[in-house]
Amino acid sequence: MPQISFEVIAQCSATRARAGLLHTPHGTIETPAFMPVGTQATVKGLTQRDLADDLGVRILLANTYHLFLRPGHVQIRRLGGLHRFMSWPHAILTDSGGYQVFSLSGLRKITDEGVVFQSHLDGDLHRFTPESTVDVQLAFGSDILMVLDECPEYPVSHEYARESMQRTVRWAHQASEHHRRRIAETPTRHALFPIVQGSMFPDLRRSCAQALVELDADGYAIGGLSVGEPRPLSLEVVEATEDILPRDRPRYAMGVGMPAELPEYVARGVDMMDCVLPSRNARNGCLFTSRGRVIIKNARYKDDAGPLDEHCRCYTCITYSRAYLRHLFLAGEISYAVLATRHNLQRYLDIMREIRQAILSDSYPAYLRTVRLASDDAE
RNA sequence: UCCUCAGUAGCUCAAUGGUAGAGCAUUCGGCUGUUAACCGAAGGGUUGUAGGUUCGAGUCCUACCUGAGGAG
Repeated sequence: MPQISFEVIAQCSATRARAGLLHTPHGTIETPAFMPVGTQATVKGLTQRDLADDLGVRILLANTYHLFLRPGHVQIRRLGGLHRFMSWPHAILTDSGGYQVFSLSGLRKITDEGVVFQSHLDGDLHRFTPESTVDVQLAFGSDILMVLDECPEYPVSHEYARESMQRTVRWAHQASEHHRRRIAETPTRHALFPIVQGSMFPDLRRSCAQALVELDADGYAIGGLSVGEPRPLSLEVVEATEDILPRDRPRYAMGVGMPAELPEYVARGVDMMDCVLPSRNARNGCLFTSRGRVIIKNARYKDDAGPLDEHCRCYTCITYSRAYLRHLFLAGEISYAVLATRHNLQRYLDIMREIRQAILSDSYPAYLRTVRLASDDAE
């Protein structure tokens, strides 16, 4: 019995875009899906009610490294698992800490056995192995677990990228075996996704994907994107493995992207994405609208009594003016972060719904043309 | 009326007699599996006024102006 199941219900005739249903122990997710990032068991600025009821979010991301350090997986398990702990009834995907190999590069050491992190909170050393990260995520009760991987910086040499990719593949095999043993001990329904790496080298990407397909995983992730490489490269890297990753399994492009890029990833066969941009940029004053980005702190919005996005139905847009949002931002008011995050996530989720609708109505190529033109205009 | 202290960027303040700076504010960027309500850049000065000493004065001297405190 598969840990989670995925059904493709519509396929674009011209591109690799497809619409599907991802069934998890905590509900079904319509794909393509965008997963808001809730690193520390919260999407900064929003409540679970905002996410589930207002925005219609059905799957969230959380982070193994951060929750392991605080409050700790044992504590979370004691409190009934991550879903109960954070009062989130829908699905949760936990990242393994592989991204922290990249983002905390000054605080970790990679060996063949795993990664030793020096806590950014108190300096304590913590060893993460492929097996231990599976166990931590099982303690969380995540619906989708991610294999520990190494997310290399950009650029790296082909030699280092190969060595790093092979290590990630070995870790994926170890994690997978460990996961199977755990399920045999205690039958539970979870999925474990391995992660394709190989920096920006198509040959490494392809051999990585081929090696991971042997695992017969319930889904596959594409990692190592948006680490500083030129924009078009990220899309090429995703294309490189599209024909290798099984089409009857969900594909997850990790850590992407800008609003205009979402349809591009979907066109290349991606079913799931996550990104901190809508939430982080919201707090930092960058708001995404149907007509491009609005940097709300700019003086041009000082007297702008109009809504942030006239086409948006979110609470922020139907209630407040740009001038008021700018005031809240400049005043450093907490409510600004709430309203801005609320809107940006609405925008991302609306884009995903448009994408899905276009695929279902067999009009994805036309949709792509339209959004590409619109995004050229916005720039 | 006298005494003391203080006047430097929009604000709060630095600067042994030797190239006037910082924080905040302002303006503008950036942010991609969150070490991020964060990070960066730029603009902004007759150093209260007028004299003097000095090679050189925000700094020392004199007078005046303004403010705070004290004495009467």
